[in-house]
Amino acid sequence: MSRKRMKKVEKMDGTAGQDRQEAERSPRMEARRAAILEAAAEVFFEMGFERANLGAIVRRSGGSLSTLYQLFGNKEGLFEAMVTERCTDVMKALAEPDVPLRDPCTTLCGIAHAFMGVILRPDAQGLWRIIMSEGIKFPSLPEVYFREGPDKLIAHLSEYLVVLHRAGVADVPNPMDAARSFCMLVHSDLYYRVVTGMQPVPDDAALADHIRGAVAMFWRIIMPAGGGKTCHPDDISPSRG
Amino acid sequence: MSRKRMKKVEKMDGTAGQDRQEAERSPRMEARRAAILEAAAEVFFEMGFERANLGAIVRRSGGSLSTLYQLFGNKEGLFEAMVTERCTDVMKALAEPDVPLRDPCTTLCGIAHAFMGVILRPDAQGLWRIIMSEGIKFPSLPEVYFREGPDKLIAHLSEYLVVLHRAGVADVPNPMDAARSFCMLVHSDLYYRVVTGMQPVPDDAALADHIRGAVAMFWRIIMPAGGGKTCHPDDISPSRG
DNA sequence: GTGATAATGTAATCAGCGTTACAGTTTGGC
DNA sequence: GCCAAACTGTAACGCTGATTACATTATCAC
Repeated sequence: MSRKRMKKVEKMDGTAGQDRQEAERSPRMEARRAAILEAAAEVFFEMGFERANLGAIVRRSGGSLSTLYQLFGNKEGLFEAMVTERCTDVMKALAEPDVPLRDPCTTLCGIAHAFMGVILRPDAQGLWRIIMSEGIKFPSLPEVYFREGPDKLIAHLSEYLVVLHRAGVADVPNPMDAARSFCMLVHSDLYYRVVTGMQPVPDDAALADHIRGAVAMFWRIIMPAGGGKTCHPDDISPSRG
Repeated sequence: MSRKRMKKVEKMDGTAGQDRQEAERSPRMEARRAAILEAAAEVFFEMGFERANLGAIVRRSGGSLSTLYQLFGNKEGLFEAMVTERCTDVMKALAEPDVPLRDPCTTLCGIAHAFMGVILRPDAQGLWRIIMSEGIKFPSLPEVYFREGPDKLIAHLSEYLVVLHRAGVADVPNPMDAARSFCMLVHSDLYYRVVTGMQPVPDDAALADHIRGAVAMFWRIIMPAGGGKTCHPDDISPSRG
């Protein structure tokens, strides 16, 4: 092990694992790069870092192994580049969920649907597995994942909760903690069971039901003391909680 | 790939990956088995399934590679045996948390402390990473993990919530969902950040603070309509929620 | 066109590691 | 003590896969 590592460190110098950022890249190379990243995502998400092999990635992307090494340095570099790119890409929909402002529970349901819609996507599930298992070996990955994903959603959601609080329709002394809890209640352990393959991705009806239950609980957390006149009863399943 | 797999399947027959269960095992072998499982846990938890190598495990356990193969068949068999054993072992403390029955919030804080105490242990974190990443390839593992861990805690906790509900001190129409939500609020995304190495394990004070906040939120979910006279205000940090 | 440069395809290198074979050693019943 | 069976240690075997070397081909400014 030591010999190979040494060699690699010498070679990569300070830019180990970094995608080369030299000025302009030719458009042809840019296309290669995108294709390789796409193929890498498929393979890494399906197999995990160790089981994935570069041959399979090259076969799918159609390019050549040499190009891959020129662009990404080595397997780890490709891996980090792919995960980083996917994190910002997949989570884009989380930062600015396109949800109509209606009564609070309807809006919260909308946000929850957007949230679940993103994290249940196959590539988001793949990201999750990789972040959980490889986070220790690649510390930059969870960093990016949380910054681009959960943290952005939490910031956005907590802004909304502040609005509710100021308007007096909800009681949210600590909006960040409340937003965090919202996410936990919504993805619930359902997400773990889906990601591990114990359960299939729920269909729309089941998902809607689950979300109604989660939002109902969350509403009880932030509901003002007098009870929530602003929350339409129809949006809250009475059989949950 | 096909050749090797074929060979393995032929060899292992119907008992692939199964620990041999023939009648009595000699006490010497039993000791070997325990030592190998212990070493395997260390190595697998540190490296993950693929990166782990059997040589390192044998070196730590002190036995011989032959014995390992006799006992566990192959790497996968050892892995599955180790994870299965650890799941039932680590989670034992979850099934019957030894928590004094006091006012609800104090009791819930006690349960939460027991919960976090278990899942923050280094081997429990290792289990989590492995279940998340290898669950798809080894479907029996998440099965065991959830059955022995979360499900037992949820069952136990929901019994307690039923008691509260019947006594009229809490409003819990669906105790299973409520128990599930309790776990989510308690481990929170804090757990993700610890498991991925983004944050260190919180010290006692920070943990207690976190748990107070989580229990306070949970209490608002199950609090009866009139408000909770049964919950000591001292147990609930007012700055959270 | 033409030559310098960039990009590709292929094959070789090289180490790591799961697995197996086998020869030696210990154990426990008689 | 002795012998079958269980156990151990070591050294191969074979394969996979990351990495590199190199010869070939495309690109583009002039």
